[in-house]
This record gives sequence, structure tokens and C-alpha cells, in this order.
Amino acid sequence: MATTTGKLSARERLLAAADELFYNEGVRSVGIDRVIEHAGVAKASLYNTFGSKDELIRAYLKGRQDLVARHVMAAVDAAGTPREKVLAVFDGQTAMYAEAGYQGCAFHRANAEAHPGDRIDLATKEYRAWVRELFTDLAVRAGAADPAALATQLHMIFDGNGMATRSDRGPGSTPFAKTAAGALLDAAL
Amino acid sequence: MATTTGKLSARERLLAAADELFYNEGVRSVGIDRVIEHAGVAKASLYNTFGSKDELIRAYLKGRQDLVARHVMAAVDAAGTPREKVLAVFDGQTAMYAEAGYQGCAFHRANAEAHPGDRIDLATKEYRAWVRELFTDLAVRAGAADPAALATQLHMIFDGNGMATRSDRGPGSTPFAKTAAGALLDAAL
DNA sequence: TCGAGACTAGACAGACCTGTTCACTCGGTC
DNA sequence: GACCGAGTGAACAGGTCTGTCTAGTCTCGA
Repeated sequence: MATTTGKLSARERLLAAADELFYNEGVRSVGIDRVIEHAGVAKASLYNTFGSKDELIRAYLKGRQDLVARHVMAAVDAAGTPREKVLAVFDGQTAMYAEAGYQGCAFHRANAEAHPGDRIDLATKEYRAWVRELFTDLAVRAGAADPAALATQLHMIFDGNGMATRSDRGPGSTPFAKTAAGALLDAAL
Repeated sequence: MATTTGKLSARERLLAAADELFYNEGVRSVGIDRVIEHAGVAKASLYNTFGSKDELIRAYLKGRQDLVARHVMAAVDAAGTPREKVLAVFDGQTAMYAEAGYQGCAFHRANAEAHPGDRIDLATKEYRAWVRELFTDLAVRAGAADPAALATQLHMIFDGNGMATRSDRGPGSTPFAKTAAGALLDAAL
């Protein structure tokens, strides 16, 4: 928690440092020592607060999911028609990536070397379930004949846009993702 | 090279062990010691043959690209119409994944914590350029109005199918990928 | 003023990792 | 039979990583 002087707590500084370093360089590439140095915090504070690096990674991923949800839901809520809401998801996704230098999906990267059942794997599954549920819900509202099938397809575009964003280091693929999503939606009505 | 007795060379055994361990557990998770133990080869042989772990990873990724190309091109060549050839790419992709337990795209996983410009990053770029070129070529032959745009969209589906295959540990998403690719192709004519 | 709790600096343990080196074996070839 | 190249086995160096521990500082409220 922040102190009354407005200075950030060790927890907050650790999370901010973890977010920046983990997202840009990867959760395995970045060691504890770099995180605490970047946060300006003692190593004991990290272990008192989070208990382990794994738990810090989990907290980082939770923050990332919240960030995606915030951006995506803002875009979806601002959109008018059900069709526009589906397409807005990709705008929200890209707006989120824009905040931290277009490194694509944090979960793809963290999960790449995760072991089945570990914290990272579980956090990734939770995140993917959220995305899938969102697309299914929007597909229902848009009147898709088979909302689950459309959601699977839109989720692929969503993942593919994340991959392309990382590979090309920019938002260039998003218009194509939106066009593709529109075509799939039209075909699914 | 294989000896005249039919026994595999140290190089071949190392590549086979690297392929199995790296693909299933990740290039960073798996250390040199496990690779040489699995290959039944002395550590000195690894360093005489490849020079570094990085170079072994590069050779592993090259083998992976060849494997994808073999499966995908076999499926494409077996398909009849230009439209069928586009869809066949996803069958080839899934057939390849089937060989090693559905862990999705080897390049996504290896590249997740790569640094820009290193061997893994370069190998990934090369692989992605190959996929993109293939889709562009097939899009031209299928008569797409904007082949580059269609190729970008198909590439997203291709990546998304790889992600889903890894997350769901199986080929369940491939029919949806093919349906989506068909719809995008129809919309692009 | 005092005590509690948050935080710090840094040494340290122990595991693990990549890469080197050296003396040696073995199978085939001239 | 001598030679040669490929491969072996094991010890070792040097580094990095996570996580622990200790002794001490700082801040704030009662």
C-alpha cells in the first residue's frame, strides 16, 4: 500500500518493475536481482511480500489480465452495435499493447516454457477462458448461428494478432484482424 | 553421419534428443546435461559438433522448419483446387503437431524469451517469412483481390491454430481454422 | 518516548548451468 | 601394425540463479 507521503510501497514498486522487465524481456530471462534493483527494493522485501519468484510472476500476470480487460472492455463498451463490439475487441487489444512497446501477448510469452499445472499455466488458462467467454458472449449478442464456433475462430484471430504484433513490433496487423473478424462474423450469421 | 554399421552418429543422436526435449519442455528449461544424457553422448561431442547450445537450438529449429515444410507441402500438393490447397495448409500443420504431442509451434515457444537479433529470433523471422510467402503464393493462385492482405489474415489463423493446439493439447481447433480460412478466402475473391 | 512493523543492505548457501580440458578407447584404413 | 578421426568419461572453472538470514534503520501512532 502507498504510504501517506505518496511514496509507493515496496509491493507496488516491485509489481511495476516486474511488469516492465517481465513483459519486455521475459519472465525467465529476468532474474530476481534485476527486478529488485529496478524497483529500488531489498531482496528480503520481495520474499516477505511475495514469497517466491513464481508468485511474483503470477501477480504480474494477474495485472496483465486486468490491463487487457480494462482496455478491451472500454473499447467494447464504447462501440455501438453488436457487430462493432466484436470488432472493438481488437482495438482494445492493440491499445493495450501500445502501452508497453508492442511485445504481444504477455501470456503467450510467459507460458512458452511453463510446465503443465504450474502457476503460469493456470494463470494462462484463466486468461484464455476469459477471452473465450467474452467472444462467446459477443457472438451470441451479434446473432451468430453457432456462437461457440465463432468464438473459437475469433480467438484464433486474437492470438494471431498478438503474435503478429510481437513479430512486427507494431500494430500493423490490427486492421487485417478486424477485417477478418468482420468476414467471419458475416459468414456466421 | 551414420556409420556403416547403421548406428546413428553423435550429431544425429544429439539432434533427435534436442528435438524431443526442446519441443516438449522448452529450449531454456532443458539444460545441456539432459540433452547429452538423453542422446547417450559425451558433452565434448556436443561442443565439438555444434560449438554451443545456441547453435544446437538453431539446428533444432531448422529441423522443425523442415518438418513443417514437409508436412504442409505434402498436404498442399495432394490437394486439388487452389482453394483446397489453401485449406490443406492447416491439415499439414496439424499433422506435423501430431507427431510430437501437440505442443503447438516450436518457434513461438523458443522465441518467447529470445532477444532481438539473436539466433532464435533470426530463425523465427525466417520461418515466419516462409509461411507468409506460402500463403501469399496460394492466395495469388486462388485469385484473391489482395493476396498480401489475405496472407496476413491466414497467417493469423495459422498462428492462432498453433496457440489453440498447444493450449488445448490437441487438434480440436483445426476444423474451425479451416472453416475460417475458407470464409476469409471467399470474402477476398 | 517507545514499540511495532515495514523496509534495507548485503553476505551467504546451494543448486544448476554452460563450456573447457585431458587422457583415453575404439573401429576402420593404409 | 601404425595411424587417424570420432567419440568417451569425468573433473573442473566460472558464472548465475533463487532463496535465506542477520543486523540494523526508518516512520508513525499511541
